[in-house]
Amino acid sequence: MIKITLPDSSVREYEKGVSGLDIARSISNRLAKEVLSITVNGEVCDLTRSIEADSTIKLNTWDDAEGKHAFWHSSAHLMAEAIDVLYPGTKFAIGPSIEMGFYYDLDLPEGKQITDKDLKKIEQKMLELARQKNAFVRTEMAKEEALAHFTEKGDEYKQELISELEDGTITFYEQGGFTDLCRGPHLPNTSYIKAIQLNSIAGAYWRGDEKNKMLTRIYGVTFPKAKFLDEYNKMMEEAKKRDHRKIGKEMELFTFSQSVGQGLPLWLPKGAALRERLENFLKVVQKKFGYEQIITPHIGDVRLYKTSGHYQKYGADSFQTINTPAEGEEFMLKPMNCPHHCEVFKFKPRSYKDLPTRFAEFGTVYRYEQSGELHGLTRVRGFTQDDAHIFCRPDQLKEEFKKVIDIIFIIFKALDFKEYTAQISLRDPQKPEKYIGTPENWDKAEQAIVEACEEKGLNTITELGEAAFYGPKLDFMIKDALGRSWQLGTIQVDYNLPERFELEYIGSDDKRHRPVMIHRAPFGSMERFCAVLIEHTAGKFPLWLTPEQVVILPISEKYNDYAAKVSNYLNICDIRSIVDDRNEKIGRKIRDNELKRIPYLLIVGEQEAENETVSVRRQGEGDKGTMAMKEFADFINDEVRNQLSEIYN
RNA sequence: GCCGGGAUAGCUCAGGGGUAGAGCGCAUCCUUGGUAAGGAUGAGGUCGUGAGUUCAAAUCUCAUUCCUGGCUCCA
Repeated sequence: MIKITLPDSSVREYEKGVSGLDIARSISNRLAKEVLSITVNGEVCDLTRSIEADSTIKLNTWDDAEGKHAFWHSSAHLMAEAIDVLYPGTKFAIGPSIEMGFYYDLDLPEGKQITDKDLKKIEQKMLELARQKNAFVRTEMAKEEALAHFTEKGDEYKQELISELEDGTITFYEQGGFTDLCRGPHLPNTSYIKAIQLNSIAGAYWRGDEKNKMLTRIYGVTFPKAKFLDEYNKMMEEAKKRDHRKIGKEMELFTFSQSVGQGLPLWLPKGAALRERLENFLKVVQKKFGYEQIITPHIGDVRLYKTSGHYQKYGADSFQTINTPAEGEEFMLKPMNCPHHCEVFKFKPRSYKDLPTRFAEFGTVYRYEQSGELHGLTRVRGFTQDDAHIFCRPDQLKEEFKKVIDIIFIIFKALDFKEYTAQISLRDPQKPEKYIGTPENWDKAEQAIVEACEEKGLNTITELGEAAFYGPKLDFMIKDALGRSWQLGTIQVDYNLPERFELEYIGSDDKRHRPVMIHRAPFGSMERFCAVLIEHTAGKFPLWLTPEQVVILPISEKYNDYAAKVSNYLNICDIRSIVDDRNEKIGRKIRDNELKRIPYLLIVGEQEAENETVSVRRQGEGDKGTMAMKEFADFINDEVRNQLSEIYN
């Protein structure tokens, strides 16, 4: 007998050689049905693998990432089997599970092609094969033997993969008539897979290298219950509805023009006003934290970027330089604000008493992003960073870091981002050659970040080797209303630029010292942030931010004058209102304006006009009763004040 | 940049070798209304751009611009 320890620390005894499936059965029938894989002493395995010694286990179901992983990985094999049947001669490269589903990269036989229209056919074949309840059988083979097998098959992809594996035994999985090189684990058999949807086809380079052959990648997702597929599709639909490109158009926030150029957003009046409110909000917050606004030009002498190192490192990813043939000058459209800010710092000698010095600018930068990479507002060629650079003494680093974290939290609160993670990116201790600056400085900076996060009680993950070459950083990822993650703000420590620009301050010892720089952008870029905000809120922005806060709906044209009077009054009270004076019935006006995402609808007719009142409707909530004009104005302003409590306190 | 898909009215989209369609929106008129779609009429498009094939191209071919799903990249 062997002892099996379960996650709740309870210990059960089983025969030697017991399988995960056996254990699940001994606990409950339901668990036996739902379990997908087993983690044995930290290693995820097949449910059918026998356990030979005392172990600590965890049974993974659909609710565990490990369970989904086995499910989708097996689905990838199932898809490969279907394609192998439908398109004989296809070579299979890699087919992993991903965050939401799986894909397989294929090299189709000469002259064959799979298009969107073929996906249904493959799905059908997969369902047919799934119903056959074929077991996923694990076999082992010596490396030589495995290599010979794929050499015979003429599959150069698997050959390459195997030849890179360590010598020894190689594992294979076979289901139906399909065998694949695979570490596993897999489901016991194909019948677990009940619902299948292949989503898209894309090109993908073999091993992600653009020098290699382009393979055909098919993305799909599968589920153990048809209901889950429905839920998945509802979720995708909702995401589509919230797409910032669609809402941006509907709400007239921004647009693009072929004539202006790709990746160059045009902010329409409502979008520009919204963005301006965001900027002003941050300006007020930053002012409280001791920042000073500066303004610098959109171009800079190329020598500036040679000094900063951006030219050498990112010259190819920047727009071509602007030349003045008559005078032989050479300028770059600025890809970063920091070099300009360093020059602002150098304007005059700085004393240790002046530090930290914090320069902020909504600086528009231009980067030559690859054309295929552009996407709505999230990836553009011209964008505005809510940039600031803090020049401080090394001993001030931690305090400054904490203050930036405070600013970021004020923003999260005002914009209702409730879930976040912060990633601390440190250097890779194995590769000191990748980084500039002394190990002592790195130690200090990393320690400052780690401690700042601890003292602020941040929810962090730490990644080694993810630091920039010039310093460690802290990135914030928020989760939106649909549970999707977006990377937003960043705080980065930099020893490089102060060095390159020879920045100095006079210390209390009357000697010259080098300051440390912190780059930080809580929003990241205004464009990207607005996109995230649109998708997070589905265009229903917080009251303080939304383009139109109130719409006034006269019952009939007789009350248009009164509606205009209310609107004027509200506008004087700093409330953004419009009037819907179309010749339509009130029901129609309510419906149309509810759909326009305006937070408050005011209905005015005979009674309201007589008493100088308004009948209030909150978007999505319905009738809220009647209020006097002034009462309503105060009510709205209170709500805004409440949402922005941080900057009013 | 690379591999797919696409571009038709302000928006969403159908159509398709014989000179353009729907719904919504917009305008005008009727209606003057009380909390999620009242009715009628009408205006709107050299079918992304350029070239080619053809008696004839919005439709087929090629090029090009832009959008888009991915890959690669992201200071």
